[in-house]
Amino acid sequence: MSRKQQLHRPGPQPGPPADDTGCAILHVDMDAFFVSVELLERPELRGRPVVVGGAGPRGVVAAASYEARRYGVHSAMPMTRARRLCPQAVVLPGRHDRYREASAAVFEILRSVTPLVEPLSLDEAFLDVAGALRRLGRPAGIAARIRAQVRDQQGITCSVGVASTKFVAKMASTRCKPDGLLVVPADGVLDFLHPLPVASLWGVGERTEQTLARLGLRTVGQLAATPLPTLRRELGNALGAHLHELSWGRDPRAVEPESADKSIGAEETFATDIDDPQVIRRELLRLAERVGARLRAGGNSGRTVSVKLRTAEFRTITRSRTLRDPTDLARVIYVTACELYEASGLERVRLRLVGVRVENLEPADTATRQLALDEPETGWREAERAVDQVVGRFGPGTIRPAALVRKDLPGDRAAPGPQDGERGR
DNA sequence: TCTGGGGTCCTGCATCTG
DNA sequence: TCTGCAGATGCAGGACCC
Repeated sequence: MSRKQQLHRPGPQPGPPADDTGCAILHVDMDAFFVSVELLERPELRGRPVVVGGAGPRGVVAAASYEARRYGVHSAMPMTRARRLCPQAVVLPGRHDRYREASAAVFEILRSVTPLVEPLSLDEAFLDVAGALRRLGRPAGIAARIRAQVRDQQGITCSVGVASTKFVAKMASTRCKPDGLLVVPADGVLDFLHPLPVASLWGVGERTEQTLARLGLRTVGQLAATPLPTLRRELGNALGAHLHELSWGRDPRAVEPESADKSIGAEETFATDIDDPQVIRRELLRLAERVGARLRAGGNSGRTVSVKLRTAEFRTITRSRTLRDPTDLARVIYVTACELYEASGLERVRLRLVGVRVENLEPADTATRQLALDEPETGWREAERAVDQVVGRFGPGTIRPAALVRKDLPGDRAAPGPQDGERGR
């Protein structure tokens, strides 16, 4: 459950069917998706509080069943707190491969309705059904059909919001969860929006909600009645203008089926804080390998390498460097990340998280290739492509840098440890 | 209470460039 | 050659989303 969903009372709206004329945008949102997928294979858990998430000491809730939510459990909540609130909850580790499979099947259903499907995540998407009306009938009917197909073919439920704009459709699906359908008529948008709390708007998080509360603004209607210059002054130009538009139901954004990645990254929170630079460098190597492999798999290269370091006190810093040429080589990413780490002044500071990200992406086939730092390019590039092929054939972990191999760990993930030594590969 | 991991976008400031 | 300016770019941090 997102923070937004906590703001709404669940349940579909009873009453006569609403007028869906001009409401060609659908927002489809799977109900407690990860939990629903797990329950397909564990039907004995139906009706019980179930939580999916990291079981480690620093895990958080990825999804909670509606039974667990009654105890106040919600996504992004630390697992320790979730267990305290609901000790009887069944906690399951996430199986993202399985969720991706289920998601692909649901998206197949959505794309049978229209090619104009914009995925937001594994479990939600926007559809523009304007082009499907002659073939499939009215928007509300299409929404009902999608819900029935997802239920019959996949055994899980979803909620659908139907409106004339993306953000209203999204707010509608949130409002009718779980297993609901809500149409917001084009001429009823302001009646729908204005009584809602400001925090239900897309883009208003905890901080912005506090800022608005200081101004005495608690509902979308109050926000709409506030002069634009005031909002710009208090929230910044872009956010002030954006929220003002939303509060009047204006959202010109179209459903965009294709969107190129802008960055690719990986990060890892340690089970315990670490202040050994050798271990940190080894983790940077592992993350650089992951990012490089994903860049190459997606046919991308990136020019900017950034590292993220989070201290034991939860202070987060980022450091980045833009390279002369784009790269998809783990070797280049790793060396750059190490230099950024060394320049950060945090080499002897206890860290709880490190991350590596590559930004400013472009297609690798059009990118000028980076000559590897003091190494002949062909050696590294060919080595990494060869690794990609082996991993593609035999699976992840079958081949990896020597620095990431630990004799005492049989699995494919070498946890950081004090004996980790060498830098490089 | 103690806070994951994957992202996008915005802002403010510094520096570079024409 | 120097100065001032505006726009572009780079960098760091933060808010937000699922």
